[in-house]
Amino acid sequence: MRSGHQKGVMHVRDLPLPAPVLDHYESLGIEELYPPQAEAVEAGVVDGDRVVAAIPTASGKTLVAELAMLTADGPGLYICPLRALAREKYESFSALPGVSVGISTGDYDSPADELADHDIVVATSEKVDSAIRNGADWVSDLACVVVDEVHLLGAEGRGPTLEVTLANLQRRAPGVQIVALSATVDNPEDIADWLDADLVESTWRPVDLRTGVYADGSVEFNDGTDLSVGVGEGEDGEIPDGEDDETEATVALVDDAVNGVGGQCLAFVRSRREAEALAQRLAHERLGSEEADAVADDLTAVDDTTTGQRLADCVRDGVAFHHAGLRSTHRAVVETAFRNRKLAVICATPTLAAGVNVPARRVVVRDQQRYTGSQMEYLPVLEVHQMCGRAGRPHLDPYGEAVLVGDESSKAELDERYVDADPEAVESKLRDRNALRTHVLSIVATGFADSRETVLDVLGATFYAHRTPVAELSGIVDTVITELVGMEMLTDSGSGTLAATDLGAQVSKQYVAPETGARIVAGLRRAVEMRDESVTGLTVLQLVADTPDMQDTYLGNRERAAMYQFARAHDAEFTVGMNDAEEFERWLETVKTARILHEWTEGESMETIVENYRIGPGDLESRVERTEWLLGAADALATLLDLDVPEVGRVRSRL
DNA sequence: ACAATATGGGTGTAGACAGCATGTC
DNA sequence: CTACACCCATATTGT
Repeated sequence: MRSGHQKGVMHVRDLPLPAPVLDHYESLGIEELYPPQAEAVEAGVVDGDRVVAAIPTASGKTLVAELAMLTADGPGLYICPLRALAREKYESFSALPGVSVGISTGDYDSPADELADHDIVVATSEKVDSAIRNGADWVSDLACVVVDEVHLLGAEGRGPTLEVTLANLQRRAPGVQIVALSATVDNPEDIADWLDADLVESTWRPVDLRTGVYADGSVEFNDGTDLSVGVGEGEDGEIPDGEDDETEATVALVDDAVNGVGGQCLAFVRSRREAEALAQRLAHERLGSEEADAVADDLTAVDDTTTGQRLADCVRDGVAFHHAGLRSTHRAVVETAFRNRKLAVICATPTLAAGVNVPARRVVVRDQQRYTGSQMEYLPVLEVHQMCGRAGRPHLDPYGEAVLVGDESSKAELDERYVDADPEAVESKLRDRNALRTHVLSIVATGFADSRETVLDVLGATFYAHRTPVAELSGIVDTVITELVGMEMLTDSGSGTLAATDLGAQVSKQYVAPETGARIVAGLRRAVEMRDESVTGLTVLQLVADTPDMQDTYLGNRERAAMYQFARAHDAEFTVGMNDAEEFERWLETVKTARILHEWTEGESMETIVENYRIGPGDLESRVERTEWLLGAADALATLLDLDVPEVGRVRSRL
């Protein structure tokens, strides 16, 4: 786009920044702006202008964000999609001299009354949405909003939240400077148009990246270079018959990267189990060190789970695995150790592709397809590109290498689909009924609208509306309004005036889905009827487990019979019994979730639960976290409707 | 006779945001 | 409509 008119090199010291900040950058060795950064400055990032920058990760996005917020005439907000990313940015912004930084995420929060006093606030998009719903006034004082990973606008579920939040933010703080940072996508101009911003588009990276497909012992990179890899030239010198080709190719590629050029390597596979299996296979290559031993000790200090133990064992040999079944502390230890070069390899599921910064010399994408219930599907191009984009460590590598593992028959397809292909376009997912139900409720509850017309008017400021006439939403909006009225969350005066009921307002503030709110209310009412002894901890846990805001827990065939027995034995305790369950299988899963949580509140150890129910420590952790949240919402709704179910508070305190 | 290996059926499969009020090192 | 790695039980083959 603008790369044609670079006017030589731009220097940091020429930017309108406070002297201490300039000194700070200088001490970090940041003197000249990278080309995409210079383009962002030319586009007006430091002049309060709106800019959308579609540039690769690690091409200096953080500095662009800092420049925007530091030069803005008032407080800045930095929005990102993950709590771990929020922490990372909070720490790097905090290093800026004379800048006070706050953070607001679900798990970690600066005190709310201080939030207004910070120069920069870092938050997740849901937290910002929540702040708007709860009428936080610091929102309207913002002079600058930086949105990281704005391409997530296209994500199902969370994308609609982001676009509605950005639409509402502009309503609350008219004329704010918006700087949106996107991965390279097919239609960044649509995002820029929507936000009324200038577009900066670049593929420039501080470290070059070459990408290629491995087939039959060699890789052909897209820069014309080749790499041949001796498969099976490991310690034992030969490939045992029947060994999986792709895994052995991956091992050879990893070995070559680590031993050949002294680099670190990331390997992406499709499932948790395969991530662990590959890590164990690679551990035989003995890539460990004394530093790795220390990391392993940190890991075992966290808990006594077998997962932690297996992880530590691999780590002693310099290899880690990484997936969502790991506890967040385990994940963080692995990420930090890798960044500090104490680990040679991480074998990961796609979690790592979109997470915190973990650059490697080489990235090997062993699996490009994923299980989706009954069939295999190719991963989105954007996701594979994000994995590949982790290749190339600034100041360490002359270039990064990304290798997709294929074979003779798949090579052409992989080249065409990923190496030579552009990523998908970002498309709004706001049309989704569940998303709309949540947001229509919050739009009315916040007072942004009081009729179907004004609801549509508010939605007119979304990304969806920029590409599709909002009128096309009116049918779904009508349906959703009817549903919300039926749930007693909205009232329709008849003359077209909509208002949120106390219940609707509370549901919106608690940030649960309307359906979750409705189910909780129905469950609480039932519990009050049940009165006495049959209401137990299990009752309220199953109640919150059986809402769309709790994730499913897989119920294996082997444990189904035992779970059925358990459910039958405790049937009288459930607000929805087994005979009233709409979908029995799903209901039985909620019983499993509740049973696990119940054991947890009864003081059972994580190790035992994780073994008995075949779930990862991270899965337990995240369910406990959600339960705290949902029980909090249940408590608030019980108070509002005067439904006295003491077990809610009792279980809550035991968590 | 008994162990190593082959065959077959069954199973399970990525990820992760949000409220709120105390208590604690 | 489409996979596939792993686990386990049982069948088959080898010495």
